[in-house]
Amino acid sequence: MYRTNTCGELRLSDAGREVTLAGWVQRIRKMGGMTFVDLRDRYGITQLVFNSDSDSELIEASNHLGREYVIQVTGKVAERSNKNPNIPTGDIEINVTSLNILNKSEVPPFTIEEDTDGGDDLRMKYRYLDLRRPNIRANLELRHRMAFEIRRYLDSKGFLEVETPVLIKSTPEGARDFVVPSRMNPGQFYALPQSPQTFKQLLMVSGFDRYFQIVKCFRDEDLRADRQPEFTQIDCEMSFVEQEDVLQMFEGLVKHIFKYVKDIDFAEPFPRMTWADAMRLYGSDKPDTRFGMQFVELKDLTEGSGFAVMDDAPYVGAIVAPGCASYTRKQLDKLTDFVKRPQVGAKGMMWVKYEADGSIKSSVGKFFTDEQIMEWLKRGDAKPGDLMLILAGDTMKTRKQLSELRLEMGSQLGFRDPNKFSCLWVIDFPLFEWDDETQRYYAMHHPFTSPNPEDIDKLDSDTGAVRATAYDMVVNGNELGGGSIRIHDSELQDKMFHLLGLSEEEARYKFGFLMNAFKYGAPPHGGLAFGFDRFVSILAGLDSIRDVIAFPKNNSGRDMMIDAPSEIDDSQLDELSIRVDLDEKK
RNA sequence: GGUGCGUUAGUUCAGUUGGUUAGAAUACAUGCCUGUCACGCAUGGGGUCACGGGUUCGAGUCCCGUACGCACCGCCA
Repeated sequence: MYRTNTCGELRLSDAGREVTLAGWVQRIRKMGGMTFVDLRDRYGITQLVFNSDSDSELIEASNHLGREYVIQVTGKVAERSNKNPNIPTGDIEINVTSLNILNKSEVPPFTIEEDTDGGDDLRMKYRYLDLRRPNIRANLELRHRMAFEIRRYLDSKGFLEVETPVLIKSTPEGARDFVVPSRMNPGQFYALPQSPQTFKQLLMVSGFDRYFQIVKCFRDEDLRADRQPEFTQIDCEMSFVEQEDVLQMFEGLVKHIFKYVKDIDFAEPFPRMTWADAMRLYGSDKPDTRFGMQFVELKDLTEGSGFAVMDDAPYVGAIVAPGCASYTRKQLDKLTDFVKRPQVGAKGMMWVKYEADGSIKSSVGKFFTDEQIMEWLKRGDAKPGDLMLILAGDTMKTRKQLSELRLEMGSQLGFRDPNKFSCLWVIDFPLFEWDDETQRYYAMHHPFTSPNPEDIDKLDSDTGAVRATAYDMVVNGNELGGGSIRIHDSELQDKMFHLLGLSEEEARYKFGFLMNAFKYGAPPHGGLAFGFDRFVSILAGLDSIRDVIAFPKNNSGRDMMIDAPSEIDDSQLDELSIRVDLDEKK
């Protein structure tokens, strides 16, 4: 038997017991005649003591231990004379009577501690060492806990977990596909699923009624801190449901997770906001509702001043930053620089200080009287001591810029506490999105999303205004997941494909199997999918999803540890009937 | 495809106006130390300043390019 106990479980009540522990050497403290060793495993750290009372062979062996050696020790649990209140096992230590070095270790390239000195790329290259760090391990434990509770909740609601294939058909709508060549079908390729969307709808046709899957999905697009080429979704679908049923069911799931994983109760139902309101009030379809600072529209109050920046703009919007009237010129200039960064793209920023004594200072005093500006402040419900920041320009662009500014101010003012959670349903998304470049409509969600029944007569006449029966779950400004009620009528589905500019042949080539299935009695159905990695990272209070994934990829989609992707043998290429010509591309 | 920042000891970083032998902390090694828990003290080893080119009497430092990393924009139905 390698061990009788773990390094995290022994307490004062175990004093006097003889135990055997195994683990990694975290730290060695030599005190002359005696040596302390912190022994670490997944469960914690236990202090070992090598005393000069012991035989010389043991002392000699303990003198040659190194960091990350794997050792096995036997000894008696003893109460410490100096207790360490910082660790759960801090009341006891092991007086070692025998030491067995199970394996030596080279000196690791970075420290295996909560706050490591290793940079990101180094940690990724030695991810197996990085995963020994307690905080990364805690993230994966959290991930497991969440997956477990998701299955527990959905099982209790009668959902079945069904696996869908990973080698499927390329559907060049939406993101780029990862493709896999087929040896047995030369010149042909599988695609890896961007989501199991069509399969879960087919399962509804098959009568499975309530389906879910915690499943890997793949998208060959550029990466971000919160985007990986392979990622995990909680994919769900239900039959005989309306939007309200789906929202209730999965609001229940989110609340279940918060309750059983984070011990957070949401007494109230999650608020719901239409997409149009979200854009109007926050300039974003995923507003961070941990704080207010909703947009104030000022266009009608700024008309006719002769100030071209405002007069020529179709939109003038503002936010009120509480208590920021004391901002210095330097701070305001910094904010102006922030909105003028190419990533934000505003031309400039106007400001109004509502001083604590009730007076007004602004960057637009030349064009407006204090009385006029006071009207703006009133509309924004500003109090003395507040600061109003104003942007003007094209409506959608300016809203987006103002949204960035709002988030920046929220961060500066400490309103974006990672330990606070604010959930929101955004509903009534538009069904279509116009693309200027290709001069056609695209499905905002996906082409199987059903139109809002109230808008169905507008499909031809006012296509852009048609609302979808689609919904997103937003947590702290992150899109946690989204879904829709699907089209189950093959005629309406045909019409959708037509509106999306797909010819009948194209539609049949890409989605013929689904259209066929719908001819054989498709039930009304709908569902959604949550981004699991993102869900875990939000609960862990992290901005990046990399540290909730055991073996993530870097910015350019590489696995730094196994060094993938890599070239393959010519013989493999031959078998696949593939020729690689890198020069041709240059 | 684009923008910004970065690349100096095993690691995290500093390095002034271009000027002698490139530093600190930590890690590592050795020695001392019987109650440490970020132990302490002393000594020591450790550098292709990412790579290529240019400017200059002289480049870690300035310029151009390349590679790599990170963040973001585009993209992500």
